[in-house]
Amino acid sequence: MDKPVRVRYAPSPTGFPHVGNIRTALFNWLFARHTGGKFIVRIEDTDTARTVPGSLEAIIGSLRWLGLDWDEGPEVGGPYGPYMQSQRLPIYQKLAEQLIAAGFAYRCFCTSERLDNMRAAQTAAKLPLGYDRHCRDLSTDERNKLEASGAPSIIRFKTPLTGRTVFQDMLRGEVAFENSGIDDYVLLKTDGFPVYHLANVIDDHLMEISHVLRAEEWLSSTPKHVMLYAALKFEAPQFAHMPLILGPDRSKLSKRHGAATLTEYRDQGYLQETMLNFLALLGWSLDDKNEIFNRQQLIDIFSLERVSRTAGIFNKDKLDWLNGMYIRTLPVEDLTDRLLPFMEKDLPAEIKRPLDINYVRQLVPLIRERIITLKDAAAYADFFFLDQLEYDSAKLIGKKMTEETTLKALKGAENKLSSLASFNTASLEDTLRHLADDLGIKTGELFNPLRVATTARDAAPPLFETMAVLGKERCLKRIIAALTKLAGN
RNA sequence: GGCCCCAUCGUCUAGUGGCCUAGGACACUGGCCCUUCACGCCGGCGACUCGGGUUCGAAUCCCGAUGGGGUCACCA
Repeated sequence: MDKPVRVRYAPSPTGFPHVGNIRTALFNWLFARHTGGKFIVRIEDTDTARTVPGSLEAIIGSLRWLGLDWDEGPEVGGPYGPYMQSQRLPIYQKLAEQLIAAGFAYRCFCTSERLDNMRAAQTAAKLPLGYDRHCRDLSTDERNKLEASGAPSIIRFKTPLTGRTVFQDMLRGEVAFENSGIDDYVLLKTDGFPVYHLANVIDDHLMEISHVLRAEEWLSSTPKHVMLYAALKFEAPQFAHMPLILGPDRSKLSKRHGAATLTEYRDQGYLQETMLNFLALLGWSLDDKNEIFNRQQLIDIFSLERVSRTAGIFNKDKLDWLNGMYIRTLPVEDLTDRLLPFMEKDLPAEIKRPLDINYVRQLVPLIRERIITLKDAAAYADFFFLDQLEYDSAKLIGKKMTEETTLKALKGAENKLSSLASFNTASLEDTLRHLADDLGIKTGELFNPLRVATTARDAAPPLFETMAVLGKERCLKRIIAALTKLAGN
């Protein structure tokens, strides 16, 4: 009874895809993989004026980064191609003509100037906006004359003036629109390119798409599509309109909400696993206790029935938390490999490249629970690499300490450590705890100045581990530098 | 403004008539752990938009209001 599942992601290369866009791609992909159906990518490049260079690459790159593989589409081909609408123009043109012949569409010769004036008048009179159907009832004579004159024309759909158009939405149930509220919308432009509605309906049919899963912003144009399917004698697919993703101001997420594109998140150091998991949770949930899912789990458990109907705000705090979660669970080797390119790029220029991967691997366990993105690492771990640490000498002197006692503490540490044979976490802890005892100060009063001396900061990874990674030579050099700084006061 | 969709903590959500004095997560916050920061652990704050029905019983069903969003291009 049911046709095989074939779903599509049909972006247009008019901008870099933002998270909402990719979320819809993800839901399509999950639905296909869950049901054993096909996932098709089709590029809707019918708006030549708005095409943004590089956006097609960004779309493809985003899908690949997330691991959303497609069965048919650009780069992989398929039996229903071409998958670029700009390469399918004759198909749309032929069917548009066919619609005219069958009485479902008509040629319109109105100039954009006339349309602008018409809209201005409608706005001024507070009338509903829409085409006044000037060319709908042209006499055969008038029409022939205009056609003969070679005046540019477009093709419009002849929307029924009465009646209602009803369809089922898988998430929302029955949705109905009065035809009287629907415009004689454009099917084919002057330049011979189709408008979305025409190309989309034709291709979904020719590519045998079974389910149209798209964002809610399309809900109100669905009756146009339903009428088109009927006029073309095509069977309509099933529709399901996904909830919108809103920016913090509650409006539809867009460029003006800041870093909204997927590539930006990648460049900011969010993990692919994080984004996949997070995007899945944007408008879908399993239950009240599970929310960490890997790719295979998502495929196994995804279902359209559990997609929400309510638009939701993109929760950046939660994204950060999730990314931290994934970073903490990544094996050290894996995390190191992912961190390396970010550190190579972001660490201060004076640090020698390439970085020593073994050294980085040692420090990764020390920073992994302190960073929330891969990009954080460079700023957090720079002291592991720097030759000269920059900090205010006053920072060395702790709350209850004086310059004198601090000097004594650092001097004592230098003494003990220079004669320390094995320089590891355990020996350092043992030595330094005893030193604090001997000096008659609290451990913290010794450790804090040491931390500043060796890391230049007062919030750093655990001291002994850090010093062990830095190594004896570097630590002593830094303690001496701190001593010099204090003496110079 | 017309049309359409939606409505549970600040945010994301669980909940499909009794399991709900409404559960979880993020954020916020108190504490513990502790050499700092972070992680982790324990606790707290915090919501069914309102008004009518239906029902023995409503967050759950119906109606209305209100609120929010989307859409009204030779853009998708």
